[in-house]
Amino acid sequence: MNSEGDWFTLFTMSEQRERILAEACDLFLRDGTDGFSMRKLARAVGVTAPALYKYYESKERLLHEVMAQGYERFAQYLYRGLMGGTPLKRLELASQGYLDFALENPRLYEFIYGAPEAAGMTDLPEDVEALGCAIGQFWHDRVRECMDAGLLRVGDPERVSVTMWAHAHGLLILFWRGRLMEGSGVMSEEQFRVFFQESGMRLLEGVGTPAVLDAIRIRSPERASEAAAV
Amino acid sequence: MNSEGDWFTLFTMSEQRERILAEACDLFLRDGTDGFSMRKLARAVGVTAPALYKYYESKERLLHEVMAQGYERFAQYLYRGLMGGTPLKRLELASQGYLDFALENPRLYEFIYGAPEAAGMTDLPEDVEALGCAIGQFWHDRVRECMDAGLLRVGDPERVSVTMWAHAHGLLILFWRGRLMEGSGVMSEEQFRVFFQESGMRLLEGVGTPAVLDAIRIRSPERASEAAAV
DNA sequence: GTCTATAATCCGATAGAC
DNA sequence: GTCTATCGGATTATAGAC
Repeated sequence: MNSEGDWFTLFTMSEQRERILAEACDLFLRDGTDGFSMRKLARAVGVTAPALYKYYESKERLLHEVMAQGYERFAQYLYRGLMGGTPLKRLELASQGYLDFALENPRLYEFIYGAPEAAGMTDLPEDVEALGCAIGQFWHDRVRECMDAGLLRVGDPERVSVTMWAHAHGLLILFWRGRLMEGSGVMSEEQFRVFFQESGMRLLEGVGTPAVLDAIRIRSPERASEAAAV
Repeated sequence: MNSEGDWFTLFTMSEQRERILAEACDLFLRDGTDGFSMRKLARAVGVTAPALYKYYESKERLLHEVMAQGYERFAQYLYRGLMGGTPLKRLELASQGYLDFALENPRLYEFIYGAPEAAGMTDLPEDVEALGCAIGQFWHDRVRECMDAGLLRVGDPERVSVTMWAHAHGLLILFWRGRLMEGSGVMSEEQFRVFFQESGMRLLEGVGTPAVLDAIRIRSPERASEAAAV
């Protein structure tokens, strides 16, 4: 119970915790949700499974920390974008960071944004959810400043950023599921990067013509008046 | 070995196969990928697990047929759209069918468009993949005829339809993962339907302003010349 | 055709010896 | 702190009796 003993214990304790967590993250980066088990992790760390429970009381608690690490890694990619000198540059760099993180850490990305149940978790603790909210806020900020700069159409930044997020997220998932074709076969990663950019441009400029917007607005007068107000 | 005996055998054989398949589809509609096991299916059918293997040589083969059924059901929703009298009406009705199918059969939708490995399948046989291609072709047709009618910007119909698909797919996945908020909490299904429509409008008219398109095109001359050609 | 019984693996988690 | 041993559960799949 002397302080020196406690310190030493705490030190080695956290040292092992860190090793286990680092190994768990590696395991996720390699094999993803399906390939993860406490037994495999124990093998990777070099101990037996029961030993892990000395450091993490359950698999779920451990996964929460892995997810927190994943968010931190994700944020590092995104925050590079803040070095851009203009709102547009910041948005572009952040988008680049988003794509880079996803393509370089696909299993981790899918873990973070996949269904918690798929990894055997019931739900997320609020401190982990807060990390997700922070990233959402980051995007709202990027979108809002582009609206203020006259680069994006005026609207609710939160709703507009969800539109952009859904587009990017959907492309990534379809790509990983092998649903995107080019020429005779499945798209390569290089082709996907080009397509991602191209598709993003379509979202910016719109896929419709003025004719279709008129045709739709005629049927929904409230939208027409909104347009007139702008 | 007489023909009558064989007929009878074949008849009851396929009858049981159909019962098993129907029950498997129901099980998927209710519980989805995670809740599916041969034991549960056997219980639902009213037999024991080993009996199933008389009709389907493996779980994977059975899942292939469930997926084929899912595609067929999906197609029924989509093809309603063909009753529309104009290209725009057909596109709108098909989109409505897409959303209806997804929201009414979420587990089935996620099974069809999820990772095959998530359900314990290695990959898809070509006859099942062909069903997916047919649906892709249906969308290309809808997009192409809208381009011809001057309702959508001219472009490669396949690539444009992927942009639209990714947007819709991404929204659905984020909604099901509980990532879409409105007000204080998670979006309700009704709120999501409104948002889906609203977000689709944004994709039609574009989220960017002319200013941002100019800013980007100045840096990529080949795009500027494309625009000039139109 | 259907059953019981069983094989061979995996999993998460715990108890208790050292 | 780590181990062995084990519990209790899941899974796919097969063998052989009826």
